[in-house]
Amino acid sequence: MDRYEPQKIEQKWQKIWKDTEAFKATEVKGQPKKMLAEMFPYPSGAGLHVGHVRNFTIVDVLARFYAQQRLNILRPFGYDTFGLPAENYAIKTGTAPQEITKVNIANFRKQAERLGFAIDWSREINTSDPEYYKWTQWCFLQLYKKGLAYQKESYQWWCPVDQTVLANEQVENGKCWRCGAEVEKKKMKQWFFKITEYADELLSEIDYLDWPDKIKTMQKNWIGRSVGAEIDFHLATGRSIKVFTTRPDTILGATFLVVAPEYPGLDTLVNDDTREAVNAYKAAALKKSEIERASNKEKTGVFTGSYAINPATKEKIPIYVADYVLAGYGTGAIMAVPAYDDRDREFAEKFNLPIVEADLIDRDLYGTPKITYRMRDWLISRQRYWGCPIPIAYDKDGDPHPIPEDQLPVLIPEVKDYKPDNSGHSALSKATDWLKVKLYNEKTGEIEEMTRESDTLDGYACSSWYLWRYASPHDKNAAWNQDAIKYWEPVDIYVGADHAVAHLLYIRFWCKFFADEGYLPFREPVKKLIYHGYINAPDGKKMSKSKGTVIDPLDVINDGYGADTLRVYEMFIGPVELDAAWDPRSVGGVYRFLNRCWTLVFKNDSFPSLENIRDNGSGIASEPRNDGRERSGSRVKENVIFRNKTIKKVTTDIHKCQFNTAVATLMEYVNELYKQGATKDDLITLAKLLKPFAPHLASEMLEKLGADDEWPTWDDKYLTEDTVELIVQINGKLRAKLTVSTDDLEDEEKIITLAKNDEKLQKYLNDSIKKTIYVKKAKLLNLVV
RNA sequence: GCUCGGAUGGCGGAAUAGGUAUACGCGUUCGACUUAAAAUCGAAUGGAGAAAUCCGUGCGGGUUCGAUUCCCGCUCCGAGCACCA
Repeated sequence: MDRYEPQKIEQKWQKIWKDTEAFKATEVKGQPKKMLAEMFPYPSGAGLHVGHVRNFTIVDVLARFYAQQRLNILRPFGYDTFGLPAENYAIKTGTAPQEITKVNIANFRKQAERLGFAIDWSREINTSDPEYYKWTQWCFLQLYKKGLAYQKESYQWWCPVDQTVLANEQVENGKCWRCGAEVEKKKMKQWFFKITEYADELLSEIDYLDWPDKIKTMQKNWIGRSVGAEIDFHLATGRSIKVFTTRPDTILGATFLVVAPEYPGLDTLVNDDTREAVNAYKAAALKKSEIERASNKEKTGVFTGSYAINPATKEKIPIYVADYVLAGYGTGAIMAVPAYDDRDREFAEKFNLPIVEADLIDRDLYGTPKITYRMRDWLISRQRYWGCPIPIAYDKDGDPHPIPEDQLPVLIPEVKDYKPDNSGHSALSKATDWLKVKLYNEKTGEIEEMTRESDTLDGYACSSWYLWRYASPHDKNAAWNQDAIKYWEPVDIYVGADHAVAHLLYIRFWCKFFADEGYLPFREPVKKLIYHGYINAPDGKKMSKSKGTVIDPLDVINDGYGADTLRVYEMFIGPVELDAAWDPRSVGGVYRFLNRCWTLVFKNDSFPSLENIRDNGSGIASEPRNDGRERSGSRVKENVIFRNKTIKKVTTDIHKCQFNTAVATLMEYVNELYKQGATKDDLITLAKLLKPFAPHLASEMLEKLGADDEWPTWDDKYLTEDTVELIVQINGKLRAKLTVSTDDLEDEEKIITLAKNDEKLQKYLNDSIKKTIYVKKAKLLNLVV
């Protein structure tokens, strides 16, 4: 080989790693471990994109770095395979989602292998595999048993054309994102997970997480804890309306009440005069999307016809219905205090309601203290075919019964048509034989035929426990094995670029629940979270298929750059947490750098053969360099200092996840070795430090050098140089750089004398020196004249 | 509107318990090698100026011997949340 040929080197090492199962993880009692994972991907038909590569490479750099430090590493991999794209593809082509998923996974695996990731492939998991979703259903049943999975009737977005529930984000300007039909709000019975049960703990433990502040703040805001009170307002009818307020002390100024259009008791508040107007308002409000409601700040509403008594003032105040009050928060009803609340004032001004600047009173006088959360319970029903079936069946009365654990998994039935029908249920409801199940009914004491739930689980449920499955992915008897989980978990480092609140909140919720149930020995699933930025097109905008700005990582590899260049480039592209724009020319720069690394070790016609290079551990005596020239003793020492500094900088940078500067440090090191010549120690050090980033090339270099890959250490005694550059400032401005010995640095008087006697500085020093500031650590002397 | 980030050469970005601004890479220019080109190697590269020197980290103030870094007040860009009572 007379030039750097990444393809050859990479194929060679990928085969070796595969044949030797180099990354297979086994528990070793007493050996410290690190478990690292990325947020597992949805295996789309398009294959890996550059964002995946950034994500997986971060994990890989850390996994290899810790492996080189001889920690026991678990770096698994999996696929989040349920979801709408596969289902849509099935509707369009008639191909079963199972089939397309299989093809996509095979493609993803092949591409991930081509990038040289240190993955334990024996632990591959896939959420749509019955062996996996059996345990997702088991998890559901545990939550159900404790009352944390429950059914509730509530308003949902409903598309009358597609006959399905839509998420809020799937409604654009009041219309279905897929077919453009106007959506309606429909009252439907749906399944929820009671995440609010853990709201307090989810909030209070955020502070202790080693996660980016950005994510922690977002989660705090999402949970949104409010301390306030619930207050009853009695009506003439004898009933009452309960309101939630964070300002019970302002009750003397409460001049009217407002309920949400979806307020359950709204019908009972109207009279013959107001019924028509209220119903019309309610219908109109239900049609509006939340986005529309929010963007239209103009207050709307109508009087219901009823009055309530303010318990503090004993005054009769009117009750309005208005869509600025949200049904899902608090009690869905508020006491309006226009003197203290901007929104209430706006409403009062528009409807000519009294605005009373009343005194404040004791908070606890008329209400019961109450804590409310912005976070709602997690709606988990989906009217979709391609999801995990909810393990529930209904008896004749419509009451739910759990499918017994020994009957799991509830398999996804095969159907002919994946399209939702007019029933308002997923395509599962068309599998008539599958729907029927004989179950014991504890109410009647008899076995009876029941009807299965045809909704499937939100995909986020499947990904709420997968990190624990990694510990024992093939366990047939449990979702996760206790010994394995105790050894490997919690996850030490988790890497992703999405799901700041949803997924990252759900895994915390399930962790706390399963810890309470005795299934997990920890209450937080992820110790350290790395949240990285996106990679954009060269124009800085999102890569777009239609604009043709998508960069395919496999193209980069096959263009001749190879996987190592791609990996190093994506680590060098910028700070890990920031978005970055792809720059094809910088890719070439990284390739040149790796080429120079290769040249230092393999290009023997420009450098003498390695056999002539004598290893010299201390580095203080003479060291022959690889261009055969002599090197003075002082140069040798400088070289050793540079080597030790490089080791220190790269090591600490990787610890801090500053991969871009770690790569820059390696580039500096190579530049220095080009100038000064390299010893065998230098080359071995370079290869070891390079290995997490460019594992193929580094392995090839280490093989040639006959060295192992154990991570090098530095010695502080080799970090100090004999002479240093002293910065001399006059009035804070740089005026001279003096070379002084490290010993002299200790003697402030001597330093000042040296500066005073310096020729260059004379012209600034004609006046007397008023003050001297000497900063030894910064090697800086400031003279104030 | 609220919360959290960010603004540094032609470009991506280094450097903040306050202490040489612009590491590293790209681009550009020059040189070596070559019949030539590519590749490779070497040198230069914030702006103004012949030079001494001056000016330079979004804008305006402040603290300090010294501010990209800290404080006060703005402008612009990005992300998240969005009538949460």
